[in-house]
Amino acid sequence: MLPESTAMVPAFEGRWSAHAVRLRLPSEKASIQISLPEGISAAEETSATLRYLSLDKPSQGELDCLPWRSDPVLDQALAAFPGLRILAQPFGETLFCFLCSATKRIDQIKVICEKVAHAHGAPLTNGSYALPSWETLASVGEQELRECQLGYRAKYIANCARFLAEHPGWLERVSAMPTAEARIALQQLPGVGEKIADCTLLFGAGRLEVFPIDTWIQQAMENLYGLRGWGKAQLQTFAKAHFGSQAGYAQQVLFAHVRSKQNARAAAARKNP
DNA sequence: CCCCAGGTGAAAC
DNA sequence: GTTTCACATGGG
Repeated sequence: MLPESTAMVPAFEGRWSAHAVRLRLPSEKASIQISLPEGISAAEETSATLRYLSLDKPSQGELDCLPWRSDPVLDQALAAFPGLRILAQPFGETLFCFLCSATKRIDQIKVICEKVAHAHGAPLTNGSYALPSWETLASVGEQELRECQLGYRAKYIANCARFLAEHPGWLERVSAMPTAEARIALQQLPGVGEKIADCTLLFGAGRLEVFPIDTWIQQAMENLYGLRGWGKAQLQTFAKAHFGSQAGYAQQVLFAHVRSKQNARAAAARKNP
């Protein structure tokens, strides 16, 4: 879901698999407008969209499980982003997008994925392009991928694609494994370490218990929780003990919180240097 | 010319 | 077990 800045009403464009929808939040709460291209089944796209937003099932009790009553940091972050959703993205697409993400900014990751989609993906009804399947990616050379500004990530993606082509059904099996096993299996892929494995499981398989540690969350844990000098392994242990079975939801809320404060600081600095 | 960005792998303590 | 570095590319 990518914010558009033009309208007064917050609007978002989302693309996954062969779906492309635009969402609006017309009033303050409790409704979402979904606009679709001509000539597709509104009912099917609507239910697919609700699935994508994890609005198709009753809330898994994120808020009840999380320790916001005893944790003012989390409480404040939750208050700043009420109703935040964890997207249910396709497993393979999630893996691909996070393979593009290493030491890149989110807006640049977006551009890179867009270029790969345009160069190698199938056209969608609204004029944009879907991300290519891993099968397609396996037939694309590393050089061609580098032309989409993937840089050194092109080799990881090409090697992943080759592995997946040689192991039919592997991704699907991994997505169904228990989380601890799936985490280890994903890290067998070239270019996939703890962070990308965790993001793939959180956003691509709904494993709310994982807690991906990136530079932003690491900083947030240092600054907001006073955990300076803690290694990633220690932070994992802390997160598991402190946030419990919905740690991934807490991670996203804290991530959104620290990023919004950072964006506000950057905007203020531009206005008043 | 410097720094950093939703990291990972290899090599060296 | 941690620490260090290269890896491409774009933007402040």
